[in-house]
Amino acid sequence: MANTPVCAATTGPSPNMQKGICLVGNKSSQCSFSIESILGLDKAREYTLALKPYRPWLEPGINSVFFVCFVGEDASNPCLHIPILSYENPFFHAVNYTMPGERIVHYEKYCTATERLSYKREVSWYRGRRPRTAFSRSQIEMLETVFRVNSYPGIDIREELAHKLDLDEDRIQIWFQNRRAKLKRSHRESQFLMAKNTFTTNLQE
Amino acid sequence: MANTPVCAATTGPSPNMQKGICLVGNKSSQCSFSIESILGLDKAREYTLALKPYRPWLEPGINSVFFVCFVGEDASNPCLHIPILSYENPFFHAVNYTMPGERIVHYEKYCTATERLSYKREVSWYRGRRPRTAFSRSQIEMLETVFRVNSYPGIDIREELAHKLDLDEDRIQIWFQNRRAKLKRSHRESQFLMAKNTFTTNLQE
DNA sequence: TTATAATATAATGAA
DNA sequence: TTCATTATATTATT
Repeated sequence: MANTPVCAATTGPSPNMQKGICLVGNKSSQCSFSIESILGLDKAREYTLALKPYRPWLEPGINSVFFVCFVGEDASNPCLHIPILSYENPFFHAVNYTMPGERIVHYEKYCTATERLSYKREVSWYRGRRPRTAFSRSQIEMLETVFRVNSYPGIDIREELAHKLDLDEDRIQIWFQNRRAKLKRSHRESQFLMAKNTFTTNLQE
Repeated sequence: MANTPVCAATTGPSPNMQKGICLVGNKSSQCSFSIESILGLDKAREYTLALKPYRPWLEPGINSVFFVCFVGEDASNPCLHIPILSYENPFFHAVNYTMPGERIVHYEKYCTATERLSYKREVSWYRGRRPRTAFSRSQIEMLETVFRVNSYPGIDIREELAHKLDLDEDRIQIWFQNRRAKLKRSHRESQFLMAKNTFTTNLQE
């Protein structure tokens, strides 16, 4: 028991991927109609806009993970229970990186490979970017197969894919967006090459 | 005249934006969108669906563009008429995308601003999609400042803004539409967060 | 380094 | 107009 990180993730509702900001404070209903006055009065009014990025997976209490860690070279050291508010635990794999103000902590032996995360990932996790999804080969294969036939799948197909591939529908959506962009890019590049060839051929004549 | 790129886009039928797949052939009007069918897992059925992926930007002949270009720093270089079968002129993107083995080609100095714009628009997208406008920081600042006071500016304010910011009034209109959508989204999301926090707080009590 | 997942947002079309 | 969806530019991860 003492040698194993205890990870207890709560099963909060799976947060939807959403973007945007949080509006805090209250806004005046006063309205001015000339731009000059708008700009001039700007400082006079105090709008308290606190912009906070919406990162549901950073919110505490949803996927809180508690685990036990060991400090020092051996497992006889006192262990600490560290609560991590995340769906991913950034402290894993801390072995390779010295974190500011931290003693070297060894977890690695207590993590599975999938649990191990890089320090960079921790940073991005902290910043609130969704960790990059690594699609499996079979997932990619299926996505590509569908894409070949239909590069604009509707919600029904996306949901079906999501279910079959055990992914969020959002990941499917984003994947198709990026895939379309990639196709267009390659098309653009081949067009460019064609045009360039025409161009240089004409020059040589 | 010789200093100006001649842009003559054919006026092919603007294809409608469509979703899904194009059915080619007359075999059957039956259309299955299930993944099994896409993957060919339903071979028991024997109607042959000739599925042609919907790739509007790959269709030739729709937005054929012929243009004259200049090579080098000055306009005394020989110019060439290059037919481009594309919704976009790949040379235009050489600024943003460095193509392998490309030569530096200068067009922009030979166009007036408006010529450049219309050219870009012509060439931009298979159905004439407007190239994405990149607002400057100062433009955004002013738009945001106005938005804070009035998120539904009338035509008069929009025109005034357009004039001051050297933008089309249309861009202003769209910007405010998108900005309102963003605000709504963020509001929805903060509501969601509040509800969620209430939920988890209640759980812990 | 490249490929690509993720993000942010301008543009579009339907209702 | 809103709304959902798209293309597109950019950032960041692997």
